[in-house]
Amino acid sequence: MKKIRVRFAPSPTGYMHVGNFRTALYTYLFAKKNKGDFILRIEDTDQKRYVKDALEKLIQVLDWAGFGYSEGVYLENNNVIQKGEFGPYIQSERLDIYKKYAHELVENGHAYHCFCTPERLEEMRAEQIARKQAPKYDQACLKLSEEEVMEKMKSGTPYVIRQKIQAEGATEYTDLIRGKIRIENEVLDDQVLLKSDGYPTYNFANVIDDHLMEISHVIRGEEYISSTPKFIQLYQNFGWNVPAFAHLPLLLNPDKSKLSKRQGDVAVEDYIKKGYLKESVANFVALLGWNPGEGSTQEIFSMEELIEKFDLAHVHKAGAVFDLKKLDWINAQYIKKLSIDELYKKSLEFWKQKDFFNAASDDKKTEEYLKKVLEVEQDRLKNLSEVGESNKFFFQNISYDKELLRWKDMNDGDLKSSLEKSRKILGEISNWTKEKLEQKLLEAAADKRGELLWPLRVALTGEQRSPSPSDVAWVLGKKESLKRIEQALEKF
RNA sequence: GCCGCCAUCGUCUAGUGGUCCAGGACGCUAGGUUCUCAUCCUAGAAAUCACGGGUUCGACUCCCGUUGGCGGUACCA
Repeated sequence: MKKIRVRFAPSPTGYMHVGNFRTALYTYLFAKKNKGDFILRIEDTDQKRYVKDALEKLIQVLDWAGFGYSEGVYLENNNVIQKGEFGPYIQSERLDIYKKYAHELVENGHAYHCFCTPERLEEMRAEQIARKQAPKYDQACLKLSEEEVMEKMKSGTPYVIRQKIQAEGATEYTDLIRGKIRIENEVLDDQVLLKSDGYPTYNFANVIDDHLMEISHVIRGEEYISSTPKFIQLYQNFGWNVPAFAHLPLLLNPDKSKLSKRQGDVAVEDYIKKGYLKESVANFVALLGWNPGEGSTQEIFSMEELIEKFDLAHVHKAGAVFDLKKLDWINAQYIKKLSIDELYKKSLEFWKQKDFFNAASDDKKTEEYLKKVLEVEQDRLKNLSEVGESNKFFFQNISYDKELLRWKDMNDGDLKSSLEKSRKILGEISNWTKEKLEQKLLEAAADKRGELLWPLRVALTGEQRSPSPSDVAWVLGKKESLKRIEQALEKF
């Protein structure tokens, strides 16, 4: 059996769209599952869309996600390098190859030179639309004699090379996800293969490279379903084997339109910045359009499990709405599973972006202190960028209205003695652990927890919502806790 | 306009002719745990399986049509 080789072939547009990211994930999973090769190829054939550093950013996201590929374009010490026997893997470095094959096609009568100006083409299409016809190249240049072509070439008239589509019959293929797809050849346009600037179009470069790189399965977005017959004719014109195709469903906005920037973040980079873990993003995105089937109700999948269970046959056909609520939930699940050590390491960069953190005294920035804060916050975090956000009292002085201390209808005298009682209990604890603090406080509160714990919690945090007072006291330490109780008592 | 793809709770989905008056998850609501918030646990609401015809003893599942959504229709990918 032929070796399975798949590729992720993005064009560097400046950021990694989550839809593209999912294509990369599925392609990666398919390769791993089938012990095949996974290749990263760069499709930068549109010079008008050139974006600086886009290539680097793309690779960085792939590296972040851990989609290890075995061949293609890499980033090493900030330099773009290429590895593998089928290179180059950047299409703009393969121009001679495309030219050669395009001319071969012309020789064989499967393609022809076209000298039509963009203006003429536009006019032609406008007319066709006005006549309610499908816009399609009218093959004007196909009628040119060999001499006329030579003459125009000699005079330097800009030209493109167009594919001469098989006019009769229909082209059929079996999509791995959708089954049989059939399109009548008469609706197919004589598409441009080689542009006048010498660059190939996606439609051409893709076929040439997939063949030359021995790609066995073409996995890509749904938007290519209708142009695939043109690809297939190209393979046939060359006498090449046609690879298998799998067209993935689209990712959608909540209003079911194609996922776009307008309606929220579409760049994977945005989610990285917000503190979503790579495991969460991969898990979430994997489930958008795929599930293991067979009645499985599993929601959380490690990368290993995804590789083991992934199957193109279980990819859903319809587009999936990108719903962030579930991403939050999945991310919270992964954060809960992190060790404090891992959580600390991953959260560090987010702490450093926060003003309240940077303004805090040095003793509040130690690893030991931050780990305590994280231990208290771990079950509450939906993403890493929220770190410390709802518990700023760990880092700064607090101020609050005296009335906030009042539990239900307690009077000032009772409030004062409640705080004094807390002061006494905490003051007597020498083994300052979370467990000890909780035990002593609950013991003292007996069945009147609110009367003791509410005023204490407010005294320590200045907030009406916070973690429990024993946890807060544990983080703050004995000295600071007693100091804050003292400050509360001063209000009386 | 033409061509193609798709269509199950708000959302992601299970379901491949009978076990489905449709199961799970997120979200939502209520209750429990609880000093508050979050977590956690329990329960609940939520889908005339887009609609209409067939085929069949029987259809969410197969076929046809309609409607709707989306994609393509570029010297963009």
